[in-house]
Amino acid sequence: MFNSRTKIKALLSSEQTGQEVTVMGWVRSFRNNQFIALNDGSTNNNIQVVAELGLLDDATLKRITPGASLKVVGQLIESLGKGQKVEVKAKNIEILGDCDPEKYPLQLKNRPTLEYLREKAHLRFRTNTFGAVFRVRHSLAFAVHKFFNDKGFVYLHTPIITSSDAEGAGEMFRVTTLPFDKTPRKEDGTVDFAEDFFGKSTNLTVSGQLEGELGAMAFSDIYTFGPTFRAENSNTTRHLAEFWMIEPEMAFYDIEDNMNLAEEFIKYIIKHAIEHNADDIAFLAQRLADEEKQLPQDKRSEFGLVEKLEFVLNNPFERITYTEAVDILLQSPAYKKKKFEYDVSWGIDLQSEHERYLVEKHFKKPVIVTGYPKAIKAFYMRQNDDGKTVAAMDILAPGIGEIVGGSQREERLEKLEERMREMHIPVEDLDWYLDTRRFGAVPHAGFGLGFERMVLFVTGMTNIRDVIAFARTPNNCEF
RNA sequence: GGAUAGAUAGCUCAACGGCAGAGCAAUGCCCUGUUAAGGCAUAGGUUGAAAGUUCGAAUCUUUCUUUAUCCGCCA
Repeated sequence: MFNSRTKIKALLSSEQTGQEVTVMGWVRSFRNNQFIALNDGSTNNNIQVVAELGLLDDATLKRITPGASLKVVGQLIESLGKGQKVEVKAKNIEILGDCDPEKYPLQLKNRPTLEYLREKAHLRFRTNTFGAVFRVRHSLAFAVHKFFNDKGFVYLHTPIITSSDAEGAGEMFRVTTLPFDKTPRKEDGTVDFAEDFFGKSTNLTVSGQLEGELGAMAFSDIYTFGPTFRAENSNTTRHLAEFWMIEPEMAFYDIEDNMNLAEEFIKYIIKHAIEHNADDIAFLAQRLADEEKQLPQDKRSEFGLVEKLEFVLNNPFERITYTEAVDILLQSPAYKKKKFEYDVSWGIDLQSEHERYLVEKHFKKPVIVTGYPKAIKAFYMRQNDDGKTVAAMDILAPGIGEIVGGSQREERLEKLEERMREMHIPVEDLDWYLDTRRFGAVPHAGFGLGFERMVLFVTGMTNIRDVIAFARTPNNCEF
């Protein structure tokens, strides 16, 4: 009968005292041989359990150590001490699981670094910071489904294993059951994938978009929310080899509708997290402020985390074209003083330093850039009438960079095929995709949002490896 | 993949060519309404690895391993 317990979050907000309660959790600290700070992950706040002198024998007292798990039965009373409103006056304390203090790697008074905790990722959920991060992550994920569900979108599960390597979204992880030491070969010496599990070469998905478009051509509006894999050797604070991406795809949408939806969506999930995880976000804001005190004045953020999120909610995103962005950069003091490492001219792919200038220095808010040169964008993006640009949109966020990449899709069969040939995309391999342009094609659009980048933005964390439970990055696949 | 900066006690750091130290954690004892509880004491090290320079190396050089940050690729 473990479910007769009350969660600590509920106990702490209890209007009533005097009743007997059962509480279970892990010891955060044990002060004065009497006061146990107990946490069960329902909130960052601990309940104080009071074990009056004489209640427990010496052998049991020694086993109440940080990390140990307890079952406590006692009376919820108004606290006799100052630091908390209520506390549990214990009648009985049962140790469910011991925790050897000599071996337990989390001694929280030691202020372990985020890098250290990354190596102890299996235990770091028990810290205040990661407790808050992962409750906020949950809240954002829940809000994603609520947002789309409320709008009548169908949640489509696109495949994880794919046979198309034509999407061009990045390096792929191969999926195979062929033996490495004696791979079957064809007469010309190349690997014979006809012998492989699926009878052809297969990989982990880099995007569910193409399959998503098929769904949109029937349900009107779909979204995917699942894991995505990129085998790029990227070593940055904003790339993972395995990450979660949200990809809505909407029929009867143009690029303008697409932008409106993306902006509404981002604001909705942030608002949801603020409303449901105020404590956690306040804790993360304080953590960020404390961390920034170590930095020199000019490197500190202008706003606190909460102010930053409120600002994003209360102001429209800036919308500019790629051409305007290039003009702003060319006119900028940074450009004139030759502060940019990479040169600026119409046609370049905007570098991180350029995006950061636009977002963090010039506009100081999220920016949606549209109308990129077609040469630097994917084959499926709709060509504009100018013959030079496509109906692409990227949303750039302060501190994160590109958080959304999307476009209106090219629904005109001839234009699409022509572009595919120009970019050496094998048209025959994507025949199933082209069918959507043959049988009742409609204008449609969609975008991809990197979920972990969103979590970074809302939590104020700075390394993407700290907002996913078990990060997969080059040379690292622990747990 | 490229560049830069790191690796010293369980954790966070100091020592910058001359005996390797502090705070916290741990262990033992004391105190008992504490709030990262407090007090006294104890223990804890092949300074990431290997080679070299030197009378002497944590400190200087080389190679390797590994971590972080930035850039590229992108979400």
